[in-house]
Amino acid sequence: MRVSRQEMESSHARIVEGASRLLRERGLAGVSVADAMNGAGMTHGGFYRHFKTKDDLVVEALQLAFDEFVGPLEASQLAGAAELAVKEFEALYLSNEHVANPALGCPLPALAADAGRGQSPVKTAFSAGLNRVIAALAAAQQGEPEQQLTEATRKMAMLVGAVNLARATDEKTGQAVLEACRA
Amino acid sequence: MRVSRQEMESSHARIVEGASRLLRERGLAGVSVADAMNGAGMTHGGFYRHFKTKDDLVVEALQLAFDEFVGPLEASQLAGAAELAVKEFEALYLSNEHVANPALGCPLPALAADAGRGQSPVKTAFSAGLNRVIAALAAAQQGEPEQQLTEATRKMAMLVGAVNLARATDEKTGQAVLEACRA
DNA sequence: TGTACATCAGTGAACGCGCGTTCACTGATGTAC
DNA sequence: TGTACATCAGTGAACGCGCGTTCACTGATGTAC
Repeated sequence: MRVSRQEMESSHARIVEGASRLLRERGLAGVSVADAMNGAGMTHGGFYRHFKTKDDLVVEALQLAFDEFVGPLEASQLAGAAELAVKEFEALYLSNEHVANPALGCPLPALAADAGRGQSPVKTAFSAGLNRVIAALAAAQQGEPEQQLTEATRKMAMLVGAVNLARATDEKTGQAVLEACRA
Repeated sequence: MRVSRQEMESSHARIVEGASRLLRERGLAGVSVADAMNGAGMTHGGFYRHFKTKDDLVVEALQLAFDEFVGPLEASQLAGAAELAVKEFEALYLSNEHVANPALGCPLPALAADAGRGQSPVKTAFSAGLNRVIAALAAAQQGEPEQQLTEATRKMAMLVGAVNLARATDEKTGQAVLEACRA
């Protein structure tokens, strides 16, 4: 039966929130429309009252994941603690917890390969997220603005690669990768 | 009808070779058993004369991909041109051609996310490949053996992250990532 | 070396299953008077 | 404010499709004599 506008908005939010975690955990092909709806306590049939296609959900979920993951870093910087915030961000990024829990982690290592093979709207959302992270990191780098961006980009590439490799390898290799990059 | 032992070996090689390219291009979920067999000019039914499961093919294809991609680097080093070989490897790695053609490129950025979500044999093959690349890169680094490995690992993480991000983003962002990491 | 026969690589139909998407239906919500 | 009715969020069955895997079958290959 029909639910109130309020309830519908909360359903929508629950679907996107759940999907953003499931997608980071299992990848794009590992999450079905039914999975996403079940994650919000509903059945698959109502999906198309909320999204035109599965890809539309992916884009919204990706945007939410970036908001949740990059938001705190941006907030700390606005509060004036840029350098400390970046240090903490790096430590968290290369932590064993982050590697073991992709569902609540950075969307970049979790979904970059899928985004690379995906449709243009997915790539666009992904690009926007990456640029947010880089801009946030750049604020705490030394030198000219351009040099700051270059350094932040290199750092982010290393962090993403490190987590990607640590997740894909056995315990020993993964730990070695993380330790090397913590330097 | 039955084919000769020789022909069967060549069929097997063709399946693995084709799969190693298809997998890097489309990811694990993007390549079906039928795709892999068609890539070798056969039909899907004969697949199980060659492999126990789809995962078995993935492991063999991954090993071949590492052989093809890392082999030349190792060979150059045995020939005594370690530092030049590593410089060329890095330039190739961050080239637009490598980003645009995953099918013949490094398995690390193409399949790390899939490996991270995959079964243990896939992770084992992936770990072995990563350790080969790192060992090859380390030979051209400065300092103590341990320091060489650390530096090679950090470098590899950055390269993998850069290609992963460049493929997942729009043209402008992707080029910026590659340029920043070419420094 | 030649013959008789067992083996088995490859084919194509079939299996059960889950996918993204559509649809008729239900009944509470939102709205027009 | 109260009533009549149109809307539409959510359900669950159904759609065609492709998946990984199995199987009966074919006929050239490999082998035993």
